[in-house]
Amino acid sequence: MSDFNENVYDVVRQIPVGRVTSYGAIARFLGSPQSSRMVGWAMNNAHNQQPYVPAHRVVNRQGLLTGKVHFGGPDVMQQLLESEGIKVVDDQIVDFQKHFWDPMKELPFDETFPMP
DNA sequence: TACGTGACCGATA
DNA sequence: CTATCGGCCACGT
Repeated sequence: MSDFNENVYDVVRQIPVGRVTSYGAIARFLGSPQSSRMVGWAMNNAHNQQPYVPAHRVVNRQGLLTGKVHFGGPDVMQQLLESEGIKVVDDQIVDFQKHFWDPMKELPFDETFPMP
């Protein structure tokens, strides 16, 4: 697995329960602001990863559950989020801004995530 | 080997 | 305001 993917998974694992972030935010944090699609691709394999990667806490920048179909069922992702206290209406996270977790601000650069 | 595709994003027209 | 377009890069034909 490439370093980029490893870092993506590591960041996603740091997302606190009940918070969410976006593909773009993760891409920016990893130093490739325009590689958000790679983050999405990484999520494609996320379910094979060990330890567990809470991919349901990653949505697009509008708070839209675009990747819900990859969770094995159309409602799985939404249920996971709601079980953590996040409300979802019409595949859209309610008060997205309020639950948003920005790794750029919350996660310090350290030996795990070297600053580029 | 080459080309199309994708759980995206930001800048234009 | 909506619509479209390029960029990013790993993977499967």
